[in-house]
Amino acid sequence: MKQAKYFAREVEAKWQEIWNKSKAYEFKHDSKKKKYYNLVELPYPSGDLHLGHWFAFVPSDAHARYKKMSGYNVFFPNGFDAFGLPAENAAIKRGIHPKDWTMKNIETMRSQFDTMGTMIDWNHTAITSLPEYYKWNQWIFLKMFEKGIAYRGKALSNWCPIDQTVLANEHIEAGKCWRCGSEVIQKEVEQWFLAITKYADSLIWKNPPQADWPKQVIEGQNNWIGKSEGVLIDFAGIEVFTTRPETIDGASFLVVAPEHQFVKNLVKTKEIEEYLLAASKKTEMERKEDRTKSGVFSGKYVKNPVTGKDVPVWISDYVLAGYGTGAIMAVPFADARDKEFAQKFDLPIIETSFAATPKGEKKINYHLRDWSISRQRYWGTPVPIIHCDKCGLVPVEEKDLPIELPYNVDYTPKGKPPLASDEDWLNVKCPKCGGDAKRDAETLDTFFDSAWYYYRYVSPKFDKAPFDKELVSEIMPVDVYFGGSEHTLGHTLYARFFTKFFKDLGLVSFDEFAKKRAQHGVILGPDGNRMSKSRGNVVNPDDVVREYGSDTVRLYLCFMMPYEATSPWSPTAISGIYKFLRRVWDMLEKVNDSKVFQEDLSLMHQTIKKVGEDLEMLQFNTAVSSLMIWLNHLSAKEEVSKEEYETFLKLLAPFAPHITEELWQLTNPSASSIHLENWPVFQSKYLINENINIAVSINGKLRDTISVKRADIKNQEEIERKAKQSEKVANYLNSEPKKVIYVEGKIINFVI
RNA sequence: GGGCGAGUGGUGGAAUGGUAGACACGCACGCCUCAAAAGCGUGUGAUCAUAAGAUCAUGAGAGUUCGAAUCUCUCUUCGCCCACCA
Repeated sequence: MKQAKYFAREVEAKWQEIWNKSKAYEFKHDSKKKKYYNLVELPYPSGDLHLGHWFAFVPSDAHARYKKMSGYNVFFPNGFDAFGLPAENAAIKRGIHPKDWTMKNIETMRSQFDTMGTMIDWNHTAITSLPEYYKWNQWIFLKMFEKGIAYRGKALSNWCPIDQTVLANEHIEAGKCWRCGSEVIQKEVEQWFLAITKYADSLIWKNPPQADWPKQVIEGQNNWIGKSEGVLIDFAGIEVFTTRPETIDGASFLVVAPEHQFVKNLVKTKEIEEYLLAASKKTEMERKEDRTKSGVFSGKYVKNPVTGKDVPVWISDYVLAGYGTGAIMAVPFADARDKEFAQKFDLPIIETSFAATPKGEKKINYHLRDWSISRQRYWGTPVPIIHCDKCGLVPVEEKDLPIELPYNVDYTPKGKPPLASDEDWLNVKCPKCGGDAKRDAETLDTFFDSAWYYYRYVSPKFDKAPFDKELVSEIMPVDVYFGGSEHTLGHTLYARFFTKFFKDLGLVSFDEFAKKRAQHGVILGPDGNRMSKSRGNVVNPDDVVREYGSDTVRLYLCFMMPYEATSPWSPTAISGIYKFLRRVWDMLEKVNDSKVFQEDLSLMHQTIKKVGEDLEMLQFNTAVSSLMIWLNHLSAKEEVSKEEYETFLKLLAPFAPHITEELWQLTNPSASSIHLENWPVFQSKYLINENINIAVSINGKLRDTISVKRADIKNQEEIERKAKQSEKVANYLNSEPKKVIYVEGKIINFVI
């Protein structure tokens, strides 16, 4: 068959259009078929697809395509995490409305996704900034409010006293507000929280883990939840939490956090006032960075309940208000931090017997804190709560959802939440008493949006609940969830939390939303550094696609390193992949009905086995290299049989969907898509070779290899005899070996 | 300070107790060409040797084993995440 030259872009554009028009990848649920939910973290619409997106989606697409060819009804949706601060900042900078900026980016990225050639079904999508999506954010929030999971609480935040507003860490420059330049302080601010700590215990991974998640994630989350069992001990009115009650006889002083109730009730000296002010000026970052201990004596003493001695109470910010009771008993003899503090302020260090048994209530504490979800920002989901002077916090009624985010709002920063400046939107009647009331002007953290989006994908148009319970029970949980390791402690933990909450609501029946989690690594710039505009080492995937085509980029991304690794992009190595695809293309010319030999079949079936196993286990790089080995073998032959070539195309199809489709149709003009073909099945009988090479070693050192007949493989005497015949071996074997170890079909070792 | 992971040719990486360096890039030489590019072929861990071959070699050191890149211990370097959590 005479073949034209390989023009990747032509072939790719052609098939992308055909697949789109024929709706080739539309998911149709069928309860009779086994389903496979293949999920990739939804991208943020930052403007353009970068290589990181390609690396997240391409190997997972290869996996999905392999699953489809293996007989699964594969569900591969995608959407956009469209709310959030970057849209607002970019919009302020460029004078475009965040919504317009976001929707334009989505459009751009959506068409860039088309050039990737994935089997994503875009009918099942979610754009979190659309009312049809965030309506259900609000619905979930109201359920959480009803169950006491969403509540108003106080937490220390960065506070600008002039602007009267909370500031994000990135909006503080050298301790000063980015807008007005006044000094930022730490203030207890009222805000919305989700009581994730109520689920702390059920979020802890068991041993063995209940789902196939990376060890790194499981241990990371368990450490983050940080369960610690201890005791609450009362020191004459000040309650402390300790995990080491047996050391109480060495407790020579108490330390309370500056924000502790005890301090608030204290008659303060000038020295104390000064310390409190200084502590309040330290931002969270500074408290973390400044490791030297500071503090001030409160002037008060309390009795140690075990020794009966009076111990001084100190105030210091190395004790955290938000953990335990905000007060500790200091045992400088046993604790390094207490010791440092005692030495600095010349406090007594008393030996402990480690045998004391103080009275106290058992208490379990978690490092995990409740999740603060309020954002004093415009571009997010409005909190569906009405503040009424008479009735307090009144939930919006379900029939009034969604509370839409008004479009014409001055979202430039000016000291209060942008929504609070839209009087028309803000002022409402209280649903309870009918009196004047105001809407909550805050918006939800975008991690709220992304905590449940994969449920919405299942039934994106469903209008009675966040998702269709019946359909979710058939399609969920997710079979494999691809994403980045940066979401170990945030997003994936929140997603697990939402799932447990949904279970309590009776919406789902499973405990974990994803059976398996696969975390990809990072592609560095060619110089070995993280890609960044300022370094000028950013590789733009569009440029590479233009040069080599999408199939080459896809194959190279799968081949360049293990999926979880972090390595630099090589602008030269990708040319080898292009060459590989061109050889596959040109090979069509020598495809005919030629005979295949045992040797050919053996390698073919070995490759079928290897590529299938590797795609199953997400080891894409070695799958590609085994295809290269087979191609090298085929290239050396004068003729290639149709069977070999078609099998090769099928194995390559998940990685390079366009070129394989084109070549498939050229060999089978009447055939339907290669991506609807069945995955080849290997036959064990072809994996076995007639002759087997066995390594011969002496004292573990390789000396020779011998070839033996398969029939003799179990016959150790025969193999020993053959091995001894080898001249090289005989040179070393001048006496009878002390011991002979034979590993069937692999190695024979003589010990002398 | 804590947790997790990793250290293999010039480079990306294979091999998770049994022939180290698969596959690919790069490089060298050759073929083709007026020439170049492309393509094809051969070689390519190090050292010694004309060669056959030998010796050494998976961050360093020790251990277990007939046999260790792989398991154990000590040290070391790097990466990621967390970090005053009582």
